[in-house]
Amino acid sequence: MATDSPDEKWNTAETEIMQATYRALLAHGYADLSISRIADELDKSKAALYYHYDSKDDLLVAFLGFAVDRFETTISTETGADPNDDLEHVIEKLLPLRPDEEQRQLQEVMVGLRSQAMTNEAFREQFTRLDEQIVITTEEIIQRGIDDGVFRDVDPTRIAEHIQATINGTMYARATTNRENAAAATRVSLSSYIDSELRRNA
Amino acid sequence: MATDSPDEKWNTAETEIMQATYRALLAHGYADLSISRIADELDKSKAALYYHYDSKDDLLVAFLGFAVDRFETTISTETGADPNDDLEHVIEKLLPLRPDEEQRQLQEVMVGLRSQAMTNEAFREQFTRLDEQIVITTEEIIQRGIDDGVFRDVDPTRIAEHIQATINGTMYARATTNRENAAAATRVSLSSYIDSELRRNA
DNA sequence: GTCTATAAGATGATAGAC
DNA sequence: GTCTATCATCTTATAGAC
Repeated sequence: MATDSPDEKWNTAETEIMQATYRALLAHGYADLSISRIADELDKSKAALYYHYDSKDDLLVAFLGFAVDRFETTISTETGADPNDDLEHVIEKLLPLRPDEEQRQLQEVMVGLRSQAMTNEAFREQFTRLDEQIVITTEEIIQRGIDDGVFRDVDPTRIAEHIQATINGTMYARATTNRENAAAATRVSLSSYIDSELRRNA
Repeated sequence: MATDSPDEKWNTAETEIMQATYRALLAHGYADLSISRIADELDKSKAALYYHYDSKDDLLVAFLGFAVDRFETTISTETGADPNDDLEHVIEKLLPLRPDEEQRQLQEVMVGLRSQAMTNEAFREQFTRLDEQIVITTEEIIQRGIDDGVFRDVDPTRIAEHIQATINGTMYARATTNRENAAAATRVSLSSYIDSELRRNA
């Protein structure tokens, strides 16, 4: 995957392909994603896609990188002063209380891609890395809270993993069931879990 | 879908088709599941499948019912005397600490099917129902524990939803990442969550 | 109930012109 | 870089024999 400028991960043509893939994915879902459909969204021929990527799999792996980048950008947060706020911020980014259309779509695409991680090792590694990064971010915030005396002296890893599993489960339920109310309730419940586990005045 | 006997949901022929579908799913994954592959596993022709089911979708919806049945049977538990044990039992059934091959396979198939719930409404309704049933089961155990004075006077729905989200998230992570250790840790952490939230001597 | 044969179309991928 | 045309293969599904 050649780049036009060393600073940019994606050149113009490839970015357009990634965006067309994103649209095709939203319109048809992962199961019905084909080179033809991506080409249609791109308004170019299929052969044009094969000029940029060797195979469908090649394109898809590139797209996964693109999507994970987007997702990570979405959750990256300036480390504020208050660990309480930072934790709430990360959770809100990953699992918005009331997701707007764009957030809903991105999450839907991520869940669709993720289902491929079951059988595709390249996908699996990306999601392993993504989950690990989220846990580490959460861990660091908790550790800082402990150091600052804001949080109780708990095991940051244990709490971070628990938070992450709950977030993933809720995101998953949102994408695959009609239990939106339950999802919102779990989101609130997660805050109260943090309250009772971490805050000193619990 | 006609039945041989009114008590049985599946007759012999259909059960064999469901089992062949299950094997095909394990061997190739949902993305590569075709009528041909199911027929191969069944050791019959494709036309034989179309005698029993009108379309691929028809067969798949039937299979989902079959798989959900299996899964529900797996988690159904005789209501024992101790709510603590019952809760632990349900969690262990849904999220075994160290899953054997059969449990791992069933969970993998469920996650594969579930990814279809994103775009298929019939699938979505089944998983909505399944999740709801699990929450209700958990709720009832918690309520009984409260009534018996074994658990603190918490909101059973809130705790049940939280447990379910955490279980789903961990199951999901197990199927789509290489973070098996994290999954095992979360499973343990879930028990300690229950401890601190529910048990009176917490 | 199950078979073979086949239809009708979509899919991933390539060749060769421009 | 992008196009049209094409290929081999696979897909779901059906017709008709047994």
